Amino acid sequence: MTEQNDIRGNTKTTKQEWLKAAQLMLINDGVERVKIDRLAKVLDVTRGGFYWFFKSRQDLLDQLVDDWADKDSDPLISSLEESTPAMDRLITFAKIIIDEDEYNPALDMAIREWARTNENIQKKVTLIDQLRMTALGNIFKELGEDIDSALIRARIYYFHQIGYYAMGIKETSDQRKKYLPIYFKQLTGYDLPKDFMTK
Amino acid sequence: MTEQNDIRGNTKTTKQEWLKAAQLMLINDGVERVKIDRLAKVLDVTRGGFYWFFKSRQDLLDQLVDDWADKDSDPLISSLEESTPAMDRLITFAKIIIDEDEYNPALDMAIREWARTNENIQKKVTLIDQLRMTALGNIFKELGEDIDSALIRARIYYFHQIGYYAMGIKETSDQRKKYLPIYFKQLTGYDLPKDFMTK
DNA sequence: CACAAACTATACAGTTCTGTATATTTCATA
DNA sequence: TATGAAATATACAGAACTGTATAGTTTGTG
Repeated sequence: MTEQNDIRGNTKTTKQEWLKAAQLMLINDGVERVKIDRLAKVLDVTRGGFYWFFKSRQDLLDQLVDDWADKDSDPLISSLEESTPAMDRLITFAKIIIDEDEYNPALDMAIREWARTNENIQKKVTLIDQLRMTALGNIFKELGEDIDSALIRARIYYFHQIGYYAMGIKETSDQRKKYLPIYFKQLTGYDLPKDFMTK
Repeated sequence: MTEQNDIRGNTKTTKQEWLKAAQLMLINDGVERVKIDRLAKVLDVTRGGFYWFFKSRQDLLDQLVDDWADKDSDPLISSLEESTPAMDRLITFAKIIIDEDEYNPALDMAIREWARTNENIQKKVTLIDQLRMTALGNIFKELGEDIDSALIRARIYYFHQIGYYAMGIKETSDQRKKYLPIYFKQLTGYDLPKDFMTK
């Protein structure tokens, strides 16, 4: 409870602000364009301070990806691992994906792009993908599908969602909701409950 | 039939070789790393010649994307627009995607990555995606699905395939074929014909 | 064999970055 | 109010590019 202002000295930025600015730049421009001097400009300081918080550009990038790769803060995995009935979890999962407020697909895609040409990043992305797909597959198993069918259902559902983001489709959440019952039926094999939005 | 060697003067490279090298660099490293001096190194010449063939780096990049965006040379669109029975076209489509010899998903993904942070490129990608999905949707309509279902089937199939590539999954084509019947059934609603591979 | 076309090579000026070294500033506290 | 910790600013050297200008080389053809 000792809430105290620890800012001291000639301070304009924090490490968190550099990381946040870098994350935004990663999303908007891609890794290759995450540059120290451009970040300094955004934060309205000179590059001098950067090297107080980070050893090098690589050090910043490492922390950026490690923040993303923390499975305990992944809302998709959390939603799928709750101890509520399988169908409830499936519906929560669908909602998180459509709403895009707790889960940030733009960041996901920026990291995935980075992974395409960098093996170390790809390993971390693959791990998160595996965890999400396993958790999703478990839901279909609980709903009664056999192991192989549940696996493929999970894959199709997840692949299709990543594909949707990868294609850069611009739709309002209303447009997406229009076809949601058909999507849900084809993807899961189950009818979307009528009280979907209120539940 | 006047097959003639038009090479004259102090020639080591052709424009096509620069374009091909640039395409490979785009696939392996991403647009941001397609650099004139790096291409010259690969082709074992100096940068001097580059400006004989291209006005600037941007000129090269423009030609690179326009080569990709030519819908008439897109094997996915062609396969879907043939005048054979719908189920045959669907099966041919599935084969092209699995074999990856006429269709190059790595190039597709490199272009898509470029599109993420560049609106002009995104427009061209969206156009190709629309053409592919429309052609795929027509197949499902011909197979008897109603308009909305056919549309969503096409989307799920196509999104799921793009997602598969976007995730950078490393599987042999044997691994992929193992679950193919389940995939096909869940994606299309139809059983995969037993003579799939021989047909 | 000379000569022009089709390139290739070299040199230069400029921009956008990186990292290191070395002041300089600011604020909390003694 | 002086002092030190926590930064920030400035200056420098160097790498990795871009594009332009200009000179040099090679080869088919008259």
